[in-house]
Amino acid sequence: MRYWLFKSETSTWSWEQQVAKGEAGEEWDGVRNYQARNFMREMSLGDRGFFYLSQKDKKIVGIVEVCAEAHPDSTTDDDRWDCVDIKAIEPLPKHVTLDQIKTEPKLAEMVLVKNSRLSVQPVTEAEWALICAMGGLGG
DNA sequence: GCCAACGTTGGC
DNA sequence: GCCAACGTTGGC
Repeated sequence: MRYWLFKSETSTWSWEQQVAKGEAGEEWDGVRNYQARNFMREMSLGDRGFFYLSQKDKKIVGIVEVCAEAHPDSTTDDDRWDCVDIKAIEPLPKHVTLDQIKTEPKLAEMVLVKNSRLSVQPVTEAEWALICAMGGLGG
């Protein structure tokens, strides 16, 4: 299984909206960036991801799972753009802020730190485990 | 609200 | 195929 990070803004698509979609999940549409699209094409059913809020919040608030692999983005006729579907799994008991991530030396190489503008990013297994622990999940 | 960083576009 | 101009993103 691989790990990812999905970036959103509360004003565009909130964690609450994602949770409201339940098991069915929702298309992660609107991505118009080749790098981000390519990562989505690499995703497999069951891959997990962080749900990160940019701009005002700047923190990871929950865990999502890929529930449909890459398919054409229904919000455009342009066949260059694909997207996956994701569903909410659980919220992080403690939100992990960008500030915390930047303060943790072990996370200095995260794409979130290195290339903050990329809206869909890969996360390493080590980064995943550490952030889950920081967020009060698992053991 | 500003601006730096980055990606995309289009003229040559 | 290069590169300047432009638009967008997102942290501050």
